Amino acid sequence: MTTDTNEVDGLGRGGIPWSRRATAKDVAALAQVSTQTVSRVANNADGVLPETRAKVLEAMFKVGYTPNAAARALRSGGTRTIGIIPHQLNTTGEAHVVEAVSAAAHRHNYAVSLAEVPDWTASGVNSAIGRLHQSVSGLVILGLENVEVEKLHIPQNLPMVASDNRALALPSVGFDQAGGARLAVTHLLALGHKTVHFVGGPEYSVQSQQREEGWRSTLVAAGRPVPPPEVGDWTPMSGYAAGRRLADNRQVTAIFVANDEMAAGVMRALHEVGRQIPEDVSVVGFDNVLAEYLWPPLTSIHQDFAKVGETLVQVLLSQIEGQENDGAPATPSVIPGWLEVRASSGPAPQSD
Amino acid sequence: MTTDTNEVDGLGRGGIPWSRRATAKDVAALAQVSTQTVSRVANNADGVLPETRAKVLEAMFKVGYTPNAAARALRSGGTRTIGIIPHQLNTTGEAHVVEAVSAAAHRHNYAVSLAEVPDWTASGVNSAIGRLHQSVSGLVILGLENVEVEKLHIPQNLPMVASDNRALALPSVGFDQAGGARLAVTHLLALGHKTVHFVGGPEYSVQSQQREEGWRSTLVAAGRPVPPPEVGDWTPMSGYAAGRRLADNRQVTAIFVANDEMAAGVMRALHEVGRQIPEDVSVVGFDNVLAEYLWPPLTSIHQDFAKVGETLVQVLLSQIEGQENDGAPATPSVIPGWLEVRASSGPAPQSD
DNA sequence: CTGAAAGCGCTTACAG
DNA sequence: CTGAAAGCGCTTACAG
Repeated sequence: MTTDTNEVDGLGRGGIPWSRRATAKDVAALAQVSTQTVSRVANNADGVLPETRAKVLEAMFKVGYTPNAAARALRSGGTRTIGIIPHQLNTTGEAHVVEAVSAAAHRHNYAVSLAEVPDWTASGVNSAIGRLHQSVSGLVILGLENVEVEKLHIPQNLPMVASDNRALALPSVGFDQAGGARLAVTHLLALGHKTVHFVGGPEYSVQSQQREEGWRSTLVAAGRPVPPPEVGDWTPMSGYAAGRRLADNRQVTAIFVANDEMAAGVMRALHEVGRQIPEDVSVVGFDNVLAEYLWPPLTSIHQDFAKVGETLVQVLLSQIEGQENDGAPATPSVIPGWLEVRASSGPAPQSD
Repeated sequence: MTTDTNEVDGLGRGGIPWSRRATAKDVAALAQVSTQTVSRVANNADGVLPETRAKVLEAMFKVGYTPNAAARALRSGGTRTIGIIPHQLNTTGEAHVVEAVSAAAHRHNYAVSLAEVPDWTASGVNSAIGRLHQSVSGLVILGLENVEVEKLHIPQNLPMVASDNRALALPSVGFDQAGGARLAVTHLLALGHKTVHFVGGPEYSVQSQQREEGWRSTLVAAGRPVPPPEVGDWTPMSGYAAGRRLADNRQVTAIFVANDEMAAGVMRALHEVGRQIPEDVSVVGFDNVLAEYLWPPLTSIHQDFAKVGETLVQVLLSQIEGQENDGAPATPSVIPGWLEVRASSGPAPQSD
C-alpha cells in the first residue's frame, strides 16, 4: 500500500526481501556510509554531520530498520531490559505494581521481561533469577513476603530491588503497612469508638504482622484496651467466620480488617445478624481495591501502587546507570498510603 | 559457602572471576572439550557420548554456566520469547490471562516480554509491535477491542495471536461472550421471569455488543418482549445510575448486567429504594471477578481466563514451531464460560 | 567527522 | 562421536 514497495518481485522497502529484517548493512549500503555511521545515528551519538545523519535516517526509514536487540545486547553487554519476578500477578495490587513498573520502564526506554515462578519458595525464585540473569540489566522482585531471603542467590553485579518495606540484603521499596493501620485506627478512635477490633491475615504473613503492629501500637498509645485479634487467611470466607465470632459481642463497635476481601466477609456476617453498618458497627478495610463495590462502600486504606512501581524503577535505574552498586546501606523506601473514608465507618453508637 | 569457591582470591566457581559470567569457553576448558560439544550438551542434542556429556554437565554446574541468551538468539534466530502486548493489566481479567500465558510459556520453556502501550490506538499498538518484533518469537495481543485492526502493521513471518473472538487478519482466541449472555438469560427465564432487562457497557465496545446480542437473541427465541437496554460505561457509578432508572419500574424483576462492577452499582441502587434481591429483583453479572464479595453474592458468568491464556500460547507455538504460518484460515478459538449461581438470582415474584 | 577491523558468545554447516 | 572455522548483527576501540 505504501509507495516504495514492490510486492511483485518479493522485494520491498528498498529492495530487501520481505522475509528478512533490515540490518545496519542494508542501511549503510543505501545511504552510502559505513555500518559504523549507521550505528552512531541509531544511538544518537554525536560527531555525525547533520547532512550524513539525515541521509542515514532516511535510509533507515526506507528499509524499516530497527537495530537487532540480541546483537546489541551481545556486543555492549547492556540489554536495556528490566526483569520482573511477580508473585501473584492476578492479585489486584500486584497487577497495579507491574503496570506501573512497566510504564516507568517504558518511559526510560527499557523493555520488560516477566519470569513466572511456579512455586513461591527461595529455590523457585532462585531459578527465576537464574533464567533472567542472562538477559536483563536489573531485576524487580515482588512479594518476597515470607520467602527465606537469606537463601536467595543474589548474583554479583546484577542490580536488584524488592518491593518490600523491610531492610533486606537488597534495596527495597515498600508500602507503609503499619502507618496505614495507624491511619485506620486513629480514624475510628476519632469517631468516638472505645477500642477497635482487628481481623488479621495468616500469622506467617509479614504484611499482616505489620498491620497488626500498627493497630496494636496505636491503641496502646491512646491508652485503650487491646482486644484479642482474630486470625483469617485473606479470603472473604475467613473474614465471614471472624465476623460471625465478633458480631454477637455487643461491645464490638469498630473493626479494622487487614484486607478488603476479608472486610467483605465481615460485613456479610454483620448483615446476617442484623447489625447495621455503620450505625451499630464501623468497618475499615485495607488495600482499597474492592472498597467501592461493597455495600455499604467500605472505608479503606489506599496503597499507592503506582508510586511504588515508579520508585522501584527509579531505585533500580540509579543502580544500573549510576555508581551506587557497592555496599549501599539499603534503607528501604517506604511509600505512605492514605485513608479513603466511605460509608462503612461512622460515629460510635450513643448507648453502650 | 559452597565447597568449590575461593572468595579470597576473587575467583570462584572453578577459577572464573565473580564479576564475569561463565561462558561455553570456560566450560570447554574445564571439561577439556570444544565449545562445540558444550553447545551440544546445553541443547540436549544427541550424538554425545554419555561419558562426555557427564563431564560437560559437571563442568557446567561447577562454573554455574547458563548460555548467553543474546548470543544464542543472535546466532540461531529464535529467541524463545513470547511477547505480550497488554491493554489494561490492572484489570482482573487481563491479569489472569497474562498470568496464564506466562505460566504456559514457562512450561514450554519460553521467556515472556511485556510491551507497555501508553495510548491504546492502532499506532500505539504498532509501536509496541515494532519494539518487540526484534526480540520475540511470537506475539500475543490482548484486548484489541475497538482498535482499528486494519491499521495494524502485522510483520511478515512473526507469529501472532490476539485474544479476541472475532475473525481477524490474525489468529485469535476469545471468550464466548454471546454464549455467556445466553446462559445468564436462560437461567433467569427458567426461574420464571417474564423477561430480562439489560445494562450494557459503552456502545463502541465489541464485548458489550456481543453480550447484548446474546441477551437479545435469547429473549427473541423465547418469544419474550425485549425491553430497551440501558447503557453504562463499565463503572459501578454507571451501573448505579442505570439501576436507579430501573428500580422504580415494578415490572422489572430480572436484570442482566454486562459486568460485575456495574452489577454492584445496580444492586446498590436496588438496595436504596428498598427492593429486595432476589425476592423482588434478580441480578446476574458477567466476569465473575467481584461476584463473591458482593452482598448478596452475585450470580455471574465466569470467563475461563486460564483456558484462554493456555490456548493463546498453544496457538502461538503451533505457528512458531509448526508449519501453518501461511494463509491460515484464522477461525477464532472460542472458549466457553459458565454460570456461577449465587444468591442474587431467584424465582420470579408471585404477584405481578 | 568517518571507516576498516575485531570480537561479544553462541550455533551452524562442514570435516574428520 | 568430536572439533576447527565461519558468522549472526551489532558496537568498541583504534586509525585517519
